[in-house]
Amino acid sequence: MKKPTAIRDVALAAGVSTATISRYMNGKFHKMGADTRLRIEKTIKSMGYMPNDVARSLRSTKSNTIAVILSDILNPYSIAILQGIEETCAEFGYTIFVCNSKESSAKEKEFIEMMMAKRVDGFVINTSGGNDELIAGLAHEMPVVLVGRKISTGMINSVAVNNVQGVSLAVGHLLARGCSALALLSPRIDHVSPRIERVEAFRALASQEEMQGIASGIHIIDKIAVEPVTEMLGNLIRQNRSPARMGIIAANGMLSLAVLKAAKSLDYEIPRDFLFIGFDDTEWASVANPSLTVIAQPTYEIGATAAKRLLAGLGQDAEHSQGESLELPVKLIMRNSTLI
Amino acid sequence: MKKPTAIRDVALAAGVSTATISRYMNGKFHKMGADTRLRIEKTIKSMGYMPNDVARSLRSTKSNTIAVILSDILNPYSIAILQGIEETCAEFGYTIFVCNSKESSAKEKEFIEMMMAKRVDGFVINTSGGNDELIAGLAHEMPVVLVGRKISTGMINSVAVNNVQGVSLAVGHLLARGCSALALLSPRIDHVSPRIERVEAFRALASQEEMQGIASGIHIIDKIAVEPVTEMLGNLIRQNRSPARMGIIAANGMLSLAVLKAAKSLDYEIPRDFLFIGFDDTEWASVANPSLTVIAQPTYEIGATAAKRLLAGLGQDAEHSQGESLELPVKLIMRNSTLI
DNA sequence: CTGAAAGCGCTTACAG
DNA sequence: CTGAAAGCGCTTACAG
Repeated sequence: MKKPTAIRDVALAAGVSTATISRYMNGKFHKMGADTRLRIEKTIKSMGYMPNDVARSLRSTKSNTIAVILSDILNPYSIAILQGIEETCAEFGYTIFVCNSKESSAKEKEFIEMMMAKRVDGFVINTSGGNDELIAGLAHEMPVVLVGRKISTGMINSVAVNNVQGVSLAVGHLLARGCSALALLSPRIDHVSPRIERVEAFRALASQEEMQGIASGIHIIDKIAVEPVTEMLGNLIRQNRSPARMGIIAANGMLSLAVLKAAKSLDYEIPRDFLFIGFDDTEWASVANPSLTVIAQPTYEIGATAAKRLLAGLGQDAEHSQGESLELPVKLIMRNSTLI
Repeated sequence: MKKPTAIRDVALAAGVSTATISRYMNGKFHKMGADTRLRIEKTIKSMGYMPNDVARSLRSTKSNTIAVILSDILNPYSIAILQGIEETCAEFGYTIFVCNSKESSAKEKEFIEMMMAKRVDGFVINTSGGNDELIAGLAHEMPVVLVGRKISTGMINSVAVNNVQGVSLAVGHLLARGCSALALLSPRIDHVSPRIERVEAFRALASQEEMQGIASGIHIIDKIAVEPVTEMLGNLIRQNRSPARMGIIAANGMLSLAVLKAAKSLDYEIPRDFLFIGFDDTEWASVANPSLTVIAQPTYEIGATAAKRLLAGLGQDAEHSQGESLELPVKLIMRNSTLI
């Protein structure tokens, strides 16, 4: 591995100073002799010169690099967001570091520090929760945009989804289909904002007048896996007084999948034994058995919007930028799991 | 955004030279006075000093950074590989840049050059195809490991899957289930090695003695979307002489999903109208309607293995490392789509 | 229009 | 055991 040609080599070969080469590389042609320009162009091409971004970054304190910290890279929801971020960043010449905190706030903290050391220009974070102060502080020194999950501290830029609308669409649909018993299944709250919002929204709806006489419950699943979900689902259905038509909402995509598997293992049939709505229009929702009615979130757009905001804010100084909290609308996609 | 404390600030505050701080940061304590060491530790903590990795990289020509270039980040197959890479890299203190070439060799080329400029320490590539010479050249100057897809030029490190075994398992299973007509559906070949291998393997099997009297065909789908797949599937089933039991194999996960959707829109029932096997045990395979028999690839392991090889090879000089081509075994997972 | 020179924040032989 | 100094490859005010 011989070392690559540096700016000095090119300068020497072209018979100019490194400053001139640098200007050429940065497109500052305005006051450059047409002859030198041409000579430099040829020299660069023939030597295959390519500037060292590390040196550039050191000098310019600008790395054209964004850190993306995901709480769970396996979740299709995260992937779609990631894609939106990647595409937008690539378009503007930014490259992304991808970190997977696996829902661990300790890991998330480590990654944030690591990325700071690498002098990224900004952060897009789908936080695992539990680093609110750290992130609030970070946002004071750096452009930061939160995706999907907000934090409680301070006004931080975020792009998320209207969860009140989502829950309300789901509940409304189940009521319209004649359900007289409703259940919301959620993963452990763990300070995760959309979970809080969905549970709160459900609770608020349940206490409204129109829902007098509708039995409703909120059920937290500690660990998203087939066994615990099967147990919970079994209890839920058995305890339901037979005549009541039961409607179940799962508060996220991974949980929806677990519910389908659990229903299968219990020999329950959807929608015969209960109507079912999931969050996230995952790619399998339409081919599942039964096909799944879902609250679809504009995941790609969340990512793309967040990246755009971040890049737009790179010029400004973070300290005085007003954190803005953006909520994108969701929509209900009807399929067979609620078709009665 | 005030500028962060640099090594010089710490040196000044601790009353030592920057060299000593540097040694401390790099864990070279062996010949350091216990008193200075303590003093430095305190100073660093109180100042919140964190070395600038950009400067470090420039000096050491080592960035602790790996470029991952994916042909299609939306494909769950890629994601699982990515996860294997990310986890392994994180474990060894490496961070990954993620690039999505979207099956465009032009984009892939751009990304490779961009990543070279960023002075990454190595590459993991799931190539879009069409950059064989570029990649072969790259592998001469840099540690490179190919995942999933190989290139035709030279001996390059790669971690992929035994596709002959995969096709053979699928065909064997369909024959055992009494199929007397077989079809392999594949996306456009486009120089993509696993597609070539699967088609070749299928062709080879079809010409063997045991398969005399079995009708077989290979069908290339130009664009993976519901409409073209529906058309193709319709023709396939209609042209099949009724008494023959038809078995269809889809050569990748996205295609499998399209086939399921097409079957649904044509009101075909699987396995009544044809038996079906897909490649890739995607997360939805078990909840699909019907649940899908698949050839499962060890995707996470492909990524993890590739990353390990890459990191292991970082010390060596790439020029003389022998490219090794590793093939991981696949397995057949039986489900309802072939249950007759 | 172009160059000489300083400096971004580190690391590392070399001296002592 | 520690420091002075050079240098990694760029960019940019300053001069001319």
